[in-house]
Amino acid sequence: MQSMAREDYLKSLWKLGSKNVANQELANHLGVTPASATNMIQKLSKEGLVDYIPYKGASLTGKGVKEALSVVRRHRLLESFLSKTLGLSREDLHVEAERLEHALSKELEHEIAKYLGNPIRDPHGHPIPGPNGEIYTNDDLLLSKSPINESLMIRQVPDSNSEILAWLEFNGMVPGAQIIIVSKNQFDGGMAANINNKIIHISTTVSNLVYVSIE
Amino acid sequence: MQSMAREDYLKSLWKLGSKNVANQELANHLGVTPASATNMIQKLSKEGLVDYIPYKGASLTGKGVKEALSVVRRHRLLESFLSKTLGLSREDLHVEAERLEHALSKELEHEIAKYLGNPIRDPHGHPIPGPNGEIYTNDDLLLSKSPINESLMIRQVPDSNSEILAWLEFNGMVPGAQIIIVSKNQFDGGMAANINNKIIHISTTVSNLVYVSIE
DNA sequence: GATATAATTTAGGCATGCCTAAACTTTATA
DNA sequence: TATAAAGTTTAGGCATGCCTAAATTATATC
Repeated sequence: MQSMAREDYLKSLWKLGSKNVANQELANHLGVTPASATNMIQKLSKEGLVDYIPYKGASLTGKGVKEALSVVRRHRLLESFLSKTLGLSREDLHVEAERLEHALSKELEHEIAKYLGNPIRDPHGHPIPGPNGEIYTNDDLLLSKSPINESLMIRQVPDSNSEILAWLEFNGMVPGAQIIIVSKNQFDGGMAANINNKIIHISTTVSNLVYVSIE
Repeated sequence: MQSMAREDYLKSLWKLGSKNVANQELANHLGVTPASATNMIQKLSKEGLVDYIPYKGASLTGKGVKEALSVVRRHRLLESFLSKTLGLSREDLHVEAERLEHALSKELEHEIAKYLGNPIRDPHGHPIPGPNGEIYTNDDLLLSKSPINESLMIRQVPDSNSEILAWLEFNGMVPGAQIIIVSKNQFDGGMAANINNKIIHISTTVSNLVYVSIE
């Protein structure tokens, strides 16, 4: 059984990608000092949850990934559960799930998954790992890298930036919505797109946070 | 904001009654050594949450009661919520709520209360304190002290003894059920009662844990 | 009322996980 | 390539909250 702090470290490492994560990047993401991060990484390394090369960064081992995905699963199931039952807004879900995820037992996790029909995506469209870490929905495309003049479906929006989330919501860019890129900017991932028969301008920042699929 | 440990101490003090609680009793209830209990009580005393006389025990101050009731409210709302949404059995509710209660934000507490229609009792029939600690349902009678040959309604069953809970459930002694005491034992609170047209024998232990109201 | 027993508190330790400041690597720049 | 800057680690501390063992106080018994 992992402590909350350990679970947070594992989850952050997972979110920061499968690459070697720099100490500072990890510390920043968790809101702790680099010294604290080093300390915990060394512990997790001794336990075989992360691969660690001093001064070079850390990454999750297979065992670490499994633990991380268990936290992610709990988080996303909770978001789905709170969305379905209480109808919380996409903006509020994340912060509540963040608090509860560490306190969810295996049994309750299972009950919630059953109640929801073992969902594969959460309300932001993010994949919900299975009880053993399986992820089924890996083929979504980054909006900034998607083809022009094709009918696309919004698949994933971010979960933790409520400003961007509110903007997306306001413009109808929610999971399940249809969108067609009508033009792309010359030098970056910015674009103009047609959604609900309105043309909106989407910044690089946003188009790099939204995933779509080709219909 | 209280830590989980502090919240557990406050809740235990509240559950153990408005009397002065002996150190050992508190330590037992929390599964902690007497030395640990003394230590925490002294901290809580310094913060004005408990009245403490060395060697004589401790009791909650007004401020302490309010904090304790906030934890109890969260616990009972969670039990109600998990019961309504997931249909967890009365036996499972307690242990799950026990884990989650410390992680429930004020906002989510409010949303859950709203969703449930601001209930006054949880699935065990226990009163749910209001957001400011108000308790409305204080007039239930202990079954062991209730009159014979009167139509009674079961109001409260225990939440944490799953053996007794299972027995009660099996015999139809759940909140809302009707019961008539047909005879009382000579020397203790044991009794025979009619429930669903069956006569069952109820031990003192049980009749001291169940509350009823006169219909 | 003295004394044995039980309850409580104090003293000293330990694990977790955070911090700052100083020492040490690595990387970037002149 | 030497050196400055940036990033990382070590060392030493602190708060929380638990423990055991020893000292103290209260209670029960003779």
